[in-house]
Amino acid sequence: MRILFAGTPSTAANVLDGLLASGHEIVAVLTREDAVTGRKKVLTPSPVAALAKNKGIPTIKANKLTAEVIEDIRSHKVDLAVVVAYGVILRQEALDAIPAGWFNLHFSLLPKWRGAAPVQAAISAGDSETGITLFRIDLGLDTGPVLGSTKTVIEPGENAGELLNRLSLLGLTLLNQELPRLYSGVFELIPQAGEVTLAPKIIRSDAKIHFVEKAKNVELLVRAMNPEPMAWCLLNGEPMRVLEAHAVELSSSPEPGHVALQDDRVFVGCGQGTTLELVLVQPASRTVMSAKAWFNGHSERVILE
RNA sequence: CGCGGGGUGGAGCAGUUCGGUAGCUCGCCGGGCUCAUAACCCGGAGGUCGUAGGUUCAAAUCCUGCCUCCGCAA
Repeated sequence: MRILFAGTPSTAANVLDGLLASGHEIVAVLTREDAVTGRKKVLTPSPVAALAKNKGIPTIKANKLTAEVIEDIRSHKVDLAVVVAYGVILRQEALDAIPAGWFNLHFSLLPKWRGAAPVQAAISAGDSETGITLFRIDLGLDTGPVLGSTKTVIEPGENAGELLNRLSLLGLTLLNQELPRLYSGVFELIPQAGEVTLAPKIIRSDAKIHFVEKAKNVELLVRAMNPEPMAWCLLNGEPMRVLEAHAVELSSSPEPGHVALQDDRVFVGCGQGTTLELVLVQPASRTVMSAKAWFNGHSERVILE
């Protein structure tokens, strides 16, 4: 079948790369328009666009599925669309443009964590397991009937980037397993069932650490926000990123936000007498460094907020 | 021309406002103490202070250009 692949970030590009390697007939790619990135505001193609160009696949760049864009899609005479983190809502006209429909690979076990940031939400909530779901897109937000899914355990200490990477590999396996069924026309779609939760897009303020929270919750936040947008706190009024940290059991905890060195390890007090060990941090204007190295430069009292 | 911060021995920082040849924490090497140690004590090596030029008797410090890293905002 002639397939349209729709996606934008590097995770989607990895899946696209895997599908190509498996020999699926990707005849066109749909991705978001080039966007400015970084401090220098350079207009940059999405990772998916870059890969498509590299592979010589016709690419449609659109942030909105206008009649014109839909016409463009139709012109490629695709039978089926595979969507991985495209980042654009599909209107009915768009859905109608593809005979076999649009199938989205979503990074949670639907109907849990519908929305933009399912991986971050799962870790942040302290879930012990999550997974991926391949479903047919309808007009709702991640509400369509399910073709297949794969469950996986969230490893202790695993962060969002690591989990997303694992899920994308599982997603590739799932696609390779389910796509042939779509090709053959012999498949079953099962309506989503279970508790519905939402995983809205994450904004920077969501990633702010509050040391009055219990250490375990701070750890979950740190893991959920790595690598994007990265958890942060304030040091002397300047933002400092916390890349890695673990809740630990300590007989006596520093006051919330106060930092202490003990046995060559750096601890910060959290709520209700709990303690968080800082492992990797990045102060403003500095590169990533171990918490120990960071602390060496601040022999005086250090307070985070 | 979006706003802003930084580049100082191997690592992390101070010193720059009020120019006068470099300091702290850690690491490393050697020695000591100890049953022993990641602990403690003593000693040591290691720096063109990002780079090019300017001002000056004298520049890490003041001025200008350049390279480079990063935070915020998009």
